[in-house]
Amino acid sequence: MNLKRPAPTLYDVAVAADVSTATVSRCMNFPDQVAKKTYYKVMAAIKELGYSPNFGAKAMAARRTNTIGAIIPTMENAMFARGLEAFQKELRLHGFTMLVASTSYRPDVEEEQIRSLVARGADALLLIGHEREADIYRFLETQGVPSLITWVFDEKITQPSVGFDNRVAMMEMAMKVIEFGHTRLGFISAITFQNDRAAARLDGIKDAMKSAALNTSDLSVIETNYGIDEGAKAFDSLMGNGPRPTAVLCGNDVLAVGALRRARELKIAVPQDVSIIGFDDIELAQVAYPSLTTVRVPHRDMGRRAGHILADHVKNGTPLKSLQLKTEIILRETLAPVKT
Amino acid sequence: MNLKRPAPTLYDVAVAADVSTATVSRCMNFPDQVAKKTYYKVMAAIKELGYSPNFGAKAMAARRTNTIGAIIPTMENAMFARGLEAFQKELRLHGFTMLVASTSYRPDVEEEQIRSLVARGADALLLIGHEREADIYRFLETQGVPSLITWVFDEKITQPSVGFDNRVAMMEMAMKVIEFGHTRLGFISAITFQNDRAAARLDGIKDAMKSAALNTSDLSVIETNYGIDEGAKAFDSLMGNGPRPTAVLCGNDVLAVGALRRARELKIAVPQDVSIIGFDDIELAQVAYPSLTTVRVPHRDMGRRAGHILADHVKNGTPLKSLQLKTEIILRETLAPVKT
DNA sequence: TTGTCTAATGCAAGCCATTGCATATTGCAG
DNA sequence: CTGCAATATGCAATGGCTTGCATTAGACAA
Repeated sequence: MNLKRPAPTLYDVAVAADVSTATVSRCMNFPDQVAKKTYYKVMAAIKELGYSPNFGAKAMAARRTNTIGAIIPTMENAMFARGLEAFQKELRLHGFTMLVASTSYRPDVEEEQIRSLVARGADALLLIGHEREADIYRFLETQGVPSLITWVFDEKITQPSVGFDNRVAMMEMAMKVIEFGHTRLGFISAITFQNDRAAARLDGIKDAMKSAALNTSDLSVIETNYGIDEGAKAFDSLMGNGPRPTAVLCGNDVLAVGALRRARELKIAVPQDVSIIGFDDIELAQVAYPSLTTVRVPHRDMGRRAGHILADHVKNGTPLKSLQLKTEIILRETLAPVKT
Repeated sequence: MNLKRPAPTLYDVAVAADVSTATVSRCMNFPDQVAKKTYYKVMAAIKELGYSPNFGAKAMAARRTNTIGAIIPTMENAMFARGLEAFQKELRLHGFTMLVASTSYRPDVEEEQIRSLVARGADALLLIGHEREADIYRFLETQGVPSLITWVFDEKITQPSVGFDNRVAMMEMAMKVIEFGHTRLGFISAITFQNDRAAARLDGIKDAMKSAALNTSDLSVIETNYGIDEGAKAFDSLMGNGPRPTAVLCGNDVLAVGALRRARELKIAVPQDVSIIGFDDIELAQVAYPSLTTVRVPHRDMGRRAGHILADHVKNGTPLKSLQLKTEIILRETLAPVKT
């Protein structure tokens, strides 16, 4: 049944069009080096046979693939999805294809995926966050595959990166919260282990408290996985033990929305009894009820610029450069002055 | 500066380990065909040199890539993201890698992406919906690339598919709405042009109305793009002209949430003044306020099963089979009996 | 020790496109 | 018509890996 005749090759096309394989190849890659008449003849043959060039052979012969790989923790997160979509669109404009792989936040899987994409001949790689084994950077070096870090900007790191300063972004938000009179804070964080973004955000809150002369022991932190239910559970614990925080900051909007839902279930009024603050400003934030005060991250812009820089580097050899983007505090309904 | 020494090859490893390239190749692909001692020696050399096999060469020589491609309309849609994540996880279990490409709902881009993934040597393809040019199916045939359709199940189509019956799913929902006494319905649809899912859902509503002896002229339909704001705008128009519908069904949850938001802005009470119904049951649905009545689609299950079927087919030649999954009506707060 | 058989390894022919260089064709001035 | 330049085409080497088949080494029995 599955009697698959082998796919036609360049050679088959050449025979059908009665030219050499070189000519067919040029028709596809440099049409203006070929006489018009020949060109049409060849194109007809290609169409006729349903020919499609073999990527492997092409990559091998041409020593480049016009492919750029992106490795993200998860696709289920709207913020990565959005950034990637923009990244891909930008790459398309430059004639590149994007390959995505996701790691479920697991460093071992990430390493595997990096190797796999490199093996596939990715001309360059987009990575999220900078924290990974030195081995991996060394490997990329040996293989001659340039990489760009995103979602992060930190003067201290040496790799080129396009992103924002997670610590400062969260610090500004926390300072705003403190301005509103809150002194006992809660923080529902993503797992900080091997996640520099999450760790930096936590640092940001602490820094804000210090600069306001608050005691960081008045900050209760819960680390949890990504998900609405996880946010809800974390909120539960925060409200359970000891003196309640009057404002709960969250590492991302999804956690915040979970907290919001749980607050409603517990009949804790937001923002009257407690303020809830998110991070990312995904769509969820504005349709949540009450609508979520959060930190807007320019995901699309980040994806677009990363795509531009990377494509430019691979095509024209422009050196990779770092770029710091700005975040913005979006005040909506879930943040209010503390009750006195 | 960018003095990249060419990446090490099989040959380099062979020399370093003092064996033939064939042996190195076997170490990587069939370790048990190699003497232990040799194996360790080779592995040491590989590590030492930072060797990584060249995918193109490998693909060409082995005539398979262990890669399965997935082509989706957009990554920004949580429902695709979720299905894909499950699909990928399943593929990983079988030793396959997933390649994703998105099309922005544009058939021309889709065709391009299909060709591109095939050219990259995808061993099989996952496609969304069945409606596309015959040319494309013919191309896949010539290339000998099997494909599986998802998000859709329709006895009338010949391609193997794993999905649900969009028409029936929406029809059941509409019948439930009608049971609640609604007779003037609105439908905020995704663009139906070249989108069989959207078209089928519209049909489903009409069928439900007919079977309840309602006049389909009492159905106002607005087609719009994917997005919260688009849903909001569409809701506006539905409420603007002529007799208002008492229930507004939506082609997906995102549109529904947009409608919900606009209703709040317009001070139209949901569900007292108007019921709003979504489709997909993404997380958004349960955190929306009021929470959204919607149709639950088993995205994860669909992704998982599609992955299984496709992997099994490529690895073991098991014929592709179709599978119909069931959807479920999730009653939440946005649907209520019509006011009398 | 020798002979047999199996396990381990090596040889070398592909796989399919690209591309530098050589050759053939064409157009046009003289 | 010739001759030359410019353009179009073809030849054949190349890239890195897999794998069928041939060969060698090693284990074991006699």
